[in-house]
Amino acid sequence: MKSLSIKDIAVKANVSITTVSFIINGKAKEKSISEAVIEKVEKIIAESGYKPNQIARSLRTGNSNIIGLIIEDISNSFFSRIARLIEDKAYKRGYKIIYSSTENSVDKAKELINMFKSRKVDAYIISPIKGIEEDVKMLLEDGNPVIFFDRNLPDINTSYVGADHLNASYQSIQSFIDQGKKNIALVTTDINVEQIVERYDGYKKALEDNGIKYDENLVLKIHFNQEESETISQIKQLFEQKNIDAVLFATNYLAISGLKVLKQINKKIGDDFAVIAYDDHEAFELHTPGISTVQQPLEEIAENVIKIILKQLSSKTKLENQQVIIPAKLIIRD
Amino acid sequence: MKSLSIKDIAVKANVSITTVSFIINGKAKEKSISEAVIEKVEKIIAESGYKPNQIARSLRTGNSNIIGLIIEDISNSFFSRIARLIEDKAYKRGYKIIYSSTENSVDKAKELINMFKSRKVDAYIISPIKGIEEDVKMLLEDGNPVIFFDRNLPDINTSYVGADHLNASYQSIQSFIDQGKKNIALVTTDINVEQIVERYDGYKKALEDNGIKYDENLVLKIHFNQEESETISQIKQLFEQKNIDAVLFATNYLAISGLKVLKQINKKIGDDFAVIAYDDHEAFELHTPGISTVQQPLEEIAENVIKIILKQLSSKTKLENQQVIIPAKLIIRD
DNA sequence: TTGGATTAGTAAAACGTTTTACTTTATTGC
DNA sequence: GCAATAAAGTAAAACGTTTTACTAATCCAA
Repeated sequence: MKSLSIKDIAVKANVSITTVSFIINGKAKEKSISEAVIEKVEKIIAESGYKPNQIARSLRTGNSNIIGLIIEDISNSFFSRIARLIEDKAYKRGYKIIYSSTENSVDKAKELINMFKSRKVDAYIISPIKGIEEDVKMLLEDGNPVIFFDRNLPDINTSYVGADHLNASYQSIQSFIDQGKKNIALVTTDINVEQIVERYDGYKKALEDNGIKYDENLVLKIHFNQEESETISQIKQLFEQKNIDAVLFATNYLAISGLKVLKQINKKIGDDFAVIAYDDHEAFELHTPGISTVQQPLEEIAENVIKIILKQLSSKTKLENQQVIIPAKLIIRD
Repeated sequence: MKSLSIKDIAVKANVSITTVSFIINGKAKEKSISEAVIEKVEKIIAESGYKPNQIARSLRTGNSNIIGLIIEDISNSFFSRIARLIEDKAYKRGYKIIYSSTENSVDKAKELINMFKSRKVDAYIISPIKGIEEDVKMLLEDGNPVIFFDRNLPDINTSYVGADHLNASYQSIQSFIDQGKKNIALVTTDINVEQIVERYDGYKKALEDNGIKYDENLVLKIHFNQEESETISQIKQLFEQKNIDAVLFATNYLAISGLKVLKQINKKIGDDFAVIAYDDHEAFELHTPGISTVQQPLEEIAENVIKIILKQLSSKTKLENQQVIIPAKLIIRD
């Protein structure tokens, strides 16, 4: 069964295609179509269940009403929760989301940008990685709305929404020091993105400001794409071989691995060993004792992202770029 | 800067649009285009960075190379992990995923189906809810490939992939009974989908087969869309007011709420109180003691879904519907 | 040398919309 | 009673592809 076209409706109503189009698009009044005709056509549309072909519409208008979302990995709860919030808000304004995960591969990210481009998405929401600068620049030159979130690329001049990672990390370390900790480790990843680097910088700066010597042996950089078993054995080594009384995990999945290690080697979190995880996770609240975390303001990030992008979409002219840095919150649990 | 069209390439190469099209689509040989022309055109395409407009392509061919994914909630880890796996496998075959969350609303689900329809997605992967039977039937009548996963709708005759919920639930209860438990509670939701109903049926049947009387006071049905605080207080009531020595949670997020209650009221899981959660979660492995769970075979579900749908997409004729029921695995932890 | 087959390529229709520029009829102001 | 204006509507081009049906030239066999 072929689906109906505007032509079928026009024939049924015995009017022109143009007239039907005007009515569908709410321009009937302004184009002076009579009330009688409007009613007749609307009735036929309702009865027949006709829905305009969005593809044809997109081809003609150049808009797709689709927003492309490029993230690292939809199965990571940080991204899936952001995605959900963004989807929600976009949906209410008539926009759909098409997403893809880059898995931190530059090639895949570039490919995705190209694919979105050829699909003529109306806007790009990207959690970027280094290496796609040129591609993003081209998007911007072509006049596409692009917004970064979570991570930023310093060379690119576009809007950005993210948490204040440096400060959050600094405060975490400061809270360790306030508890009298001296040997503070950092478990982070080796991916070279601003948001991760900032967490590292915050760590370093807090130590410095408190007159504690930075010791690179206490910083463990985990390779991004490796198996969890490998990660676990590396963390185990750190915990067993160094004299550590506190550790900051730069991502929640690293913290999860770390907690598994603690369980394995039967080391308890308590007065002589403190833990903070960056990015909250349900497991942390439930854990005994509760794991302190840096909570990223998901809702606010999503809200700002979509607000900025929708504003840009509804504006004829290019708006000023916005940089929104939202404070993260240190939640102390025990 | 306007993006390039096939026409621009044709002009530059001094050949017809048709010729360029044939070359792009790998039909050059079969349409007897000379090697020299092929090379010339390919060079120009590569140099100019031309990418065919997928929208125009879709309009003409009727295919979008997009698969629509309709789920309950992308931020739920079960769905986001499935989504990731599906995305991955689809991507390798040149298909993109466009997803939306229904939030368990029939209206939203219907709307989504319509939206996907008007976007001419090539196939539908749906975790369905009751109430959309008619809409799905129409899709099927129009010849669209549709596959259900996780949940099934008994009235609809289409392919389905899911776990064996009844059996998994039965076995969980059986394992409680084998441990000598007598007062076994079930915390489930009130959404009326097959997958949830089956878990309930398995609970009931296991009790019956073991000669234990079913007591409806031990079954708590949580309203789907309510606040977590409300859920927690209901579970608390159940735990405090009934004499219970084991509980099966029908979803992982209910189990999380339940564990929070246990922490609050300081009730320990151990010899006199056992817990099993349906659907695994990272928090469960980390928990002390570890929480036993029913693990759904995510990978296998995703693999079967995409295999069936891709097979259907590459076939000219309508293939036989397939029902794939995959056993779930009871993981006992302590 | 003729005429069927092959080679190399192209013109134009079609996909389903939106939108511009136009026509026809009715109404108004003077 | 006539020009100007408004009301009601439409024809056709355009968006960027794919694909069908076609042409023109060359080749080969009998």
